[in-house]
Amino acid sequence: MSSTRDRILEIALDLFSQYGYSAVSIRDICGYVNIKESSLYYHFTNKQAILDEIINKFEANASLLMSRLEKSLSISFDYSDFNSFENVCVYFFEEYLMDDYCNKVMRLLIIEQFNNEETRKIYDEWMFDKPLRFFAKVFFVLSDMDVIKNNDSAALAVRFYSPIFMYASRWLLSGELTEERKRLFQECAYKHMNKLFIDIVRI
Amino acid sequence: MSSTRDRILEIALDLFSQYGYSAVSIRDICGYVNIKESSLYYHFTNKQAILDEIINKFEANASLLMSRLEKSLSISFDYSDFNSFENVCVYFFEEYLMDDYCNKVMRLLIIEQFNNEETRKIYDEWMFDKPLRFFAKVFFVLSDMDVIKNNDSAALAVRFYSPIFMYASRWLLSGELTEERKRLFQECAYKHMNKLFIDIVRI
Amino acid sequence: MSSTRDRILEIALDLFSQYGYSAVSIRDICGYVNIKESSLYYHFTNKQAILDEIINKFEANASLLMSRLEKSLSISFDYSDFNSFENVCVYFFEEYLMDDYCNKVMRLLIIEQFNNEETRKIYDEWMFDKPLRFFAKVFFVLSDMDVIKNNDSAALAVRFYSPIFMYASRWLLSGELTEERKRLFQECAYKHMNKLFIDIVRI
Amino acid sequence: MSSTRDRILEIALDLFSQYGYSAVSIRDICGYVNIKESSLYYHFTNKQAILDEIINKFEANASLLMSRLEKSLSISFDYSDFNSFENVCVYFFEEYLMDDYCNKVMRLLIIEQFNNEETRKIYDEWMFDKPLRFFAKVFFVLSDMDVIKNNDSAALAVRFYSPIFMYASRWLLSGELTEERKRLFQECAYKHMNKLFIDIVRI
DNA sequence: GATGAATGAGTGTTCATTCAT
DNA sequence: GATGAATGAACACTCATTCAT
Repeated sequence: MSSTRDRILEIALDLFSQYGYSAVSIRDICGYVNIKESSLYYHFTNKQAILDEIINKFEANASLLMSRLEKSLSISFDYSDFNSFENVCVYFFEEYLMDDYCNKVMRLLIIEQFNNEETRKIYDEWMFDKPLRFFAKVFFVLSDMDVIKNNDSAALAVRFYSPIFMYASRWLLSGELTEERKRLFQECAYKHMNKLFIDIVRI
Repeated sequence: MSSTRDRILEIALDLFSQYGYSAVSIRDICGYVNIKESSLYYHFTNKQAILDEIINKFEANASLLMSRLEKSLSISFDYSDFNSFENVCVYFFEEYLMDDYCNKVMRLLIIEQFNNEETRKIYDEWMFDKPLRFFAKVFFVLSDMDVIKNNDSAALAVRFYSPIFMYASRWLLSGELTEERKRLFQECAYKHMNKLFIDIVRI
Repeated sequence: MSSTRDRILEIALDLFSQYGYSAVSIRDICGYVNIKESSLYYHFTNKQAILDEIINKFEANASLLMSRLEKSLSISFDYSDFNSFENVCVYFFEEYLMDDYCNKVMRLLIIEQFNNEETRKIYDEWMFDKPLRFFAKVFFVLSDMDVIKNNDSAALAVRFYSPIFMYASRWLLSGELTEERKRLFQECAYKHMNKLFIDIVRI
Repeated sequence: MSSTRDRILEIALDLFSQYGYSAVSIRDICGYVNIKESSLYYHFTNKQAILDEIINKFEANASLLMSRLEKSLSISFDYSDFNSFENVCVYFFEEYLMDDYCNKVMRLLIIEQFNNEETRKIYDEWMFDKPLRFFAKVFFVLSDMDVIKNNDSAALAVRFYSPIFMYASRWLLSGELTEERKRLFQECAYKHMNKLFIDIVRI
């Protein structure tokens, strides 16, 4: 069932995320997919269409993920302790920042943001806007439930997310994504999460 | 002076930082410099040589800047108050992160880190390693002078630098570098600087 | 049949043998084949690949021809007179030295031997080594069959082949290959062949 | 006194004889001479002029050498034995075929004969015509002095010169001109000379 | 004598794309 | 679904040459 079309998308993402859109040729993609270049045009109208679909799929996936996370805030977030906060963070780290597919698209967006205003907006949305908004909501809920001291939730979101973003930039979104680098990120991210929670938790 | 050579470097940096190395052609550069393509090869042996020189110059510049900053820590940092810390931060913001030349090279490095391991190292060094080390030293000095509470200076550096890095990534190193975006960055960066200093200063 | 590919090979050989590999451009070849330059790269990975294939084909052809000649020595060479010797020489002259295809490749090899050690070896093999070895065998067989006086067959090969080689160098492998020059070569070559046979034949 | 001009000629000949005229660039020549490309045009009007001068100088040199050889036939050739013949041959081998300068020009002519009709004529003249005429004259003189059996001197010239030409083509004018290859040539050439003289000498 | 700077024309090659089969 | 064959435009780069200094 892994159709040619899907293999094209998969390999194109692999290559785009490694070298950037313009540095990857149709030849390169087809070489890995093991089809002739002309065959690719049966599946996609042009090179741009591949990139578009990759980004669209990412947005759909990421939206689903985010809405699932948001839903968890209103449903399963009913017991007021560290576990809920931790669960949310772990989910966000593992399923979003460290997820192979998301990781590749983010690398791609980092490169392509410069060429294309629309791509820049998507990059900004999913790298900064959505995560910051989401964690602001998390802290708002926590504060509302008196788990943490009443505080400026937007500022807390920055304080929580910016080191995460820096660690991700440095170890997840740069160079090869090795298991070692993943562990390095996890270590720092979890330590930061714990420390911050202790700092802000009520009593 | 040999201004053609400099103009090539200048325009190449402009274009590389906007579209990435591989998306910019020799034709593009020469078009803006207003010379024929063959003339470019009088000044540079090949396209890569232009990129190399840009990066080398950046490293020289940035090294100078960093060493000047470090020197200021040992010389002018003799009075123990907020002013010294503020001066250092302002210098770092204005002359490094917000400096036009540095800004362009950083954008370039963001893109090129993916193609080239050596570039990735330079990117890591000047984006993460050097700034974090420098601010760790700053906090160490401040703590040594009893300006701030004794603390883990490396952790403080992360706490200080990561929001700065995030703001820079979002507003200085993405999209067009407008005056408005600069102001946005400054506002957030200075507010963060002040708030953090209050949090950690001795009484 | 895939005739474009063959036409490229044919015209490339024509031009290479006239002007030398490096003096002939892809543009030149495509001009004569009447295709666009980019189309050539569908059939060959690069310019060198055209040359390689030409030389490989020549070696295959020439090997076949030589093995056919050698076979004739053991099979049809059973009656001990001048005819057999003459037949072999005529075959060698007409099908090898004077053959259009071989002639062109030899010209090409003459030029390219200087640039490339491997080519030099092929040149040496097919211009000197193989012919001299072959005629040494011919004279050895003739001597074995008592057709000619017992003699040093290697020395006889040199005595027979060197004027042939000189005539070929002068008239077949230099300037345009006109019918007149072919006749000139044939006249000299056949006269030489006859004279030498008379000199060495038994009584 | 080795002026720049001379060094250009020397290096150009070196390179032309190795790679052929069209495969050698002005850049290449100037690189070895250690001058800038523009400087070359002070000494020569264009690339062709270098080649022309090389060939002109060769013709002058070779003419002088040949006329000296011819003079020796009428002056010092007064005693009727092998020595005279040997001396002439040695001189021809050592000062002409094996001479470094002549050797390089001959290689050059071998390549360039294909591009240019005039060059082809020079090649034919100095490689075939002049040597064959000269040795025909030698044998005519020897026969006139009753040193050798009365014979067709033109045919003798071919019989003498063609193996020499073949050995020269194979070992002096192909590949690198090493001392070993020179010795190989000498060995074969002298052996051939001796054997032929014995064959044709009176009693 | 030599060079810095430039150039038009040309080099081999790659690009994304088309289209008949 | 896939491909063989083609192409115009662009690619980085080299060429021999010019000319003011």
